[in-house]
Amino acid sequence: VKLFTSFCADPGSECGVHLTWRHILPATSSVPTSSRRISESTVRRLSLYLRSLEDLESTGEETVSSQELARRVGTTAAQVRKDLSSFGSFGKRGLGYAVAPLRERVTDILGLDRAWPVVLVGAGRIGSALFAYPHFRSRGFHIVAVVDRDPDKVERNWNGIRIEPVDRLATLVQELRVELGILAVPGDVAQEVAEALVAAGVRGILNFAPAQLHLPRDIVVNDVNLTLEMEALSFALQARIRAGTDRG
Amino acid sequence: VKLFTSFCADPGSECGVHLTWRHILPATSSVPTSSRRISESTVRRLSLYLRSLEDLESTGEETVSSQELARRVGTTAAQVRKDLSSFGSFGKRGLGYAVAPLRERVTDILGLDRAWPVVLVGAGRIGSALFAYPHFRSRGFHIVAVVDRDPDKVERNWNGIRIEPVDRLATLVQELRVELGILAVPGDVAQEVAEALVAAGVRGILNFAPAQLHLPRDIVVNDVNLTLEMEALSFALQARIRAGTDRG
DNA sequence: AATTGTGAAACGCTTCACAGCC
DNA sequence: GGCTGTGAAGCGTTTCACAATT
Repeated sequence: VKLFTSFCADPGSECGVHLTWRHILPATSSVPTSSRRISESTVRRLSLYLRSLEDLESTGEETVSSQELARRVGTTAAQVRKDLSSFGSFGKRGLGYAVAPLRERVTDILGLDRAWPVVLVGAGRIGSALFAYPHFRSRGFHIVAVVDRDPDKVERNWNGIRIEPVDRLATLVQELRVELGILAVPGDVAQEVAEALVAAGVRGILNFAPAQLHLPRDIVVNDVNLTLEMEALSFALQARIRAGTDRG
Repeated sequence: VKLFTSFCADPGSECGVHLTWRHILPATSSVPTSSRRISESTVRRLSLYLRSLEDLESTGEETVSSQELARRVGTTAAQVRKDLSSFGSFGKRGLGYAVAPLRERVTDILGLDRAWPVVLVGAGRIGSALFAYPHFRSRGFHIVAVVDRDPDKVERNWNGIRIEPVDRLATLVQELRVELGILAVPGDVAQEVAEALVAAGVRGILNFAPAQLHLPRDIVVNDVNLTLEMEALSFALQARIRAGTDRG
């Protein structure tokens, strides 16, 4: 008799996080490790599954096999099953997974069953591109405040949102109950701005600044390092050339 | 007597690559696996070391210990030593690493000892932010061509570079000997544009489009999935709340 | 005394393989 | 017959611990 195969599936159950810096730096989260840990890799794949499930749903597919889902996101069927099974069992043997319920479930697991107010710090080119990025809003990430070092340099009104000076940060974060921040400032001020965000009450930061942030361990930081991404490509192509695998 | 501790250090030596999709999807590169593989994680950390080494150099530091380098990038001293030792031994026991030579070495390893012409596809908000991103150019990534579906919608001249229609892609890539592409187009056209890039001769792609690309295995793709990054934050914060670790 | 370089141990993620179910 | 769920095996990465070196 199977008693419990679902560990982190339900609200109320304990579910630890191990958010490494994109898997290349050791875990710094101080969240207590509990029963079954969901790895960062699994979480990231969950996000890919969600995108595919939405596609499937929009084309009217009602079920999907682990095989097909794997093909779509570029992983293996076993991996898909392992990932999904760590939250409970949603599939029907012989049939596959029901698309709509699974999409809903993954949405919940990722914490997307609510709106997340977000503060954007830095109204430069990257900041403004992110502000207008349509996929944030459709996932519930609402940029409700924009702050910049000097708001007079940029157009002060973006789509109805005033760009505020940095000293209004704490007030805005508290009044708007913001927990997530996007950091799109120059590298040399990133640390101090990040500290200000944390002091104001922000607990998760998406960092586009080319700087390593040193923050309390209970703050979740996700870096998007554009230069690093290009360098990884450079390394791969160059290694290939050196290995003599080039077309010649 | 130590004969060889340096495996992939020299041009001409074989050096395989294992570029997973940011470590969450299995390897798809068809580069032959040879003597000592450098993991994707190591490569990504190398990029962080490089940034720190540049900082150290600019403040006049002449040596640095694995400990200090680890502190700066947020990893462990053992990890730093392991990473660096996979390319040879650069340190002096008792003293640490000489900053300038190490920086130079890491630059070479990452393939940054040359200029990389880059084609940017998509002149929307994200594309234009990337075009103006100063850290690409300083690392040798030169955006030498910009292509857009309809170049008339956007200002046709950016900093002296004409925005060209998509049908000029192949010509541009070949004439400018471009090997790297940045994809900043809507998700629904990403696959076809990616295929056009590959057909034109591009071998590495930085993909900002919210779509999974299916390309030949010898093409290196690095995805920047902005929504996924936010969702990872959402998951972490929400899991924390559910685990009852919240301040409330 | 300080710090590297590195086998070996520990750890965690992925893959395998098959029982269980539809 | 087809597909999921999952313990066990396999494998790669990280951490440990210490000999080697300055």
